[in-house]
Amino acid sequence: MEINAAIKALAALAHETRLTIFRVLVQVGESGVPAGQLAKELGIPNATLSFHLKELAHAELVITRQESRFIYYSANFATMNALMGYLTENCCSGMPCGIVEVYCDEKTAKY
Amino acid sequence: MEINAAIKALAALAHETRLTIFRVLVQVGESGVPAGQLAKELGIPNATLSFHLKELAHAELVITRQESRFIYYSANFATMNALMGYLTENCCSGMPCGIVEVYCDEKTAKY
DNA sequence: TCCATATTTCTATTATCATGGAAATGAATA
DNA sequence: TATTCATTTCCATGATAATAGAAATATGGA
Repeated sequence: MEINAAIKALAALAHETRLTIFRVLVQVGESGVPAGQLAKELGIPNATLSFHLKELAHAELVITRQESRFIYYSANFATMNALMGYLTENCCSGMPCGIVEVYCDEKTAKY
Repeated sequence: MEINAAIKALAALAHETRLTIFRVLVQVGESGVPAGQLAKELGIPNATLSFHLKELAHAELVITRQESRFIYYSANFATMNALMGYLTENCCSGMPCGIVEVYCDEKTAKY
């Protein structure tokens, strides 16, 4: 990951509505949730939700999947893992300090 | 960690200068770096650096230590670890998905 | 105390982001 | 093809953040 992608991801998450959306999607996992259901559950106007989903998508933090008339949004674990790796990169000059990397889906998991 | 602390931390990191500062401090580890040296190395005015360090401090992402006339800044690994834990909390509804937590200092490390 | 140096606060200017109603787009069904 | 419903784009308004020069503050040595 390079710095501009990291900044985009961090900025996307640094907002109450978007962070809430993202955490819901992290907890839901692969299946995802349609946009309208998110708007209803979070009690925000469609236009506002759409704006925030676009921000998250632009940061590659969410993945979309169309199914009939619904667009399902789900968390992009690859980006989240890359972001965490970026933040902890070369921690303590490589000295042993207990760091382990984070992986949140089975495909990229090492542990 | 609660959502407002997470937002503060994410917003603090979502900026090129601050992210660069933070990553330098992560890599340096416990000893830290004095403010002036950071300003010189990153080629930014003292006032600008001070502004950004304050933002990071406000988000509890850095710790300060005074030594003679110098103020040493170092990364606050506890906050970073809490933030990563917050982002991955209840990942995939608790189903096994390879997630492990991140710890970046010896005191809080489990591994 | 007086000076040199390290760092922070003050300040104004400029730029970027968030909100939500209304209109537009896109997809499935009759 | 008309209709319905899900979602997105448009737009104007209001709010917040970034920058860096200059002045202020704080620390230790002469």
